[in-house]
Amino acid sequence: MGKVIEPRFEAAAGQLRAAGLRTTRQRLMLAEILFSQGHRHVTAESLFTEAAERGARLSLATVYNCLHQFTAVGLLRMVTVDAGRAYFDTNLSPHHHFYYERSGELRDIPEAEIAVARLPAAPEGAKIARVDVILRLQD
Amino acid sequence: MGKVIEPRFEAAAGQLRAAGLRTTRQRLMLAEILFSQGHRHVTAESLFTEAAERGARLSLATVYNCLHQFTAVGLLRMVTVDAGRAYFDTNLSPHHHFYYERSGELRDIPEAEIAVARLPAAPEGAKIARVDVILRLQD
DNA sequence: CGCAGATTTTAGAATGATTCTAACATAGCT
DNA sequence: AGCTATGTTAGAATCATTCTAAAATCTGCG
Ligand SMILES: [Mn+2]
Ligand SMILES: [Mn+2]
Ligand SMILES: [Zn+2]
Ligand SMILES: [Zn+2]
Repeated sequence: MGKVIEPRFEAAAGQLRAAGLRTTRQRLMLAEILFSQGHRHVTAESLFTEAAERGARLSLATVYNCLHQFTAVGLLRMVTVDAGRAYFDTNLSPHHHFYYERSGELRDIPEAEIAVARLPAAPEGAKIARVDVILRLQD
Repeated sequence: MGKVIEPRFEAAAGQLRAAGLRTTRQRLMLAEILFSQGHRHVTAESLFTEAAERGARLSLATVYNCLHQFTAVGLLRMVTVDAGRAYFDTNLSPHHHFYYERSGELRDIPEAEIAVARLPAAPEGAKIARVDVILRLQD
C-alpha cells in the first residue's frame, strides 16, 4: 500500500519520482519549499530554518543530503560566491548573479542581460563545464 | 638602530613600507614568496607550506593575518571559486580565471581575452564592486 | 496485507578551514 | 637602551560541512 501523499506535495512527488528519488516525508517538504514558489537561492542553514518554521521535523544532515542529491540529479545547481558556505539555486537555466557581499543575498541576472563574448579555448585536456559571472555589490 | 635587512628582502621591505606595514621577519618572508616571482594564486595552507619549506619559522595564524592585511592594503585580492577555502591572488589588474575543479588550480585569463558586454545597472542603492568571470574546467 | 532487504534519516562525533584569545615578542621612536 | 604600540603565536573556539553507525522508513513481493 503506497502511503497517501497530501495534495500540496503532489507536484514535489512527481519531480522526485521523475528524478529517480524516493518520496520521503523530508524530501517532499524540501522539494515543496524549493520548487513551488519560483526560483530560489538557499543555503543549507536557510533551508533548514525555513523547513523548521513550517513545522517540518528533519535534521540538518538530511538537508545537506537532500541538497546534494537534488544537485546530483539536476534539480539544483550549486553557486559559489562566498568562501565559507555553499548556495543552491533552483534556476537551472544559464544565468548570472548579483551578490550582495554585505547581506549574502543572491539575485539572478538573466543570461541575455550580459554578453560574454570571445571565450578563450579550454586548456589542453580540459573542457569548460560552466561559465560563472558574478557581479559583486557593495553598499 | 633599524634592523639589518638581507638584500633579497629589500624589494619586499619596500612594498611593505609603501603600504604602511611594518617590516617584520614573517611579513618579509611572505611578501618575498608572494611578490618576487610573477603572479601567484595561493591559499593560506599552500603559502604556509611553502614558507615552511623555505625554512621560515612562522605560524599559520600569522599567514592568515598577513594574507588579510596584504589584501586590506591592496597588495593582494581574494578570489572565491570554491566554497571551503579562500584563494589570494597577486595579480591586481582586472582579469578572469580558469578553475580546475579537480585539482584546485587557478589560472589567469587576461582581461582582453573575454569581452563582458552590456553589464546590467547595479540595483538601487548598490554599486558593482567587481566583475568576476570563472571558467570552470573538468577533466 | 505483512515481510525482507535496500534506502534514508539522524544524532552526535569528526573534519577542515578560519578566527579568536590573551600572553609573549618585536618594531619604531626617543 | 627603554617605552609603547603593534605583531606573533599556541591553542582553543567557531562554523560549515561531512562522516558514522544505528534506528526508521520505503518498496516490491509472497
Ligand atoms: Mn564570507
Ligand atoms: Mn571544494
Ligand atoms: Zn540563480
Ligand atoms: Zn588571478
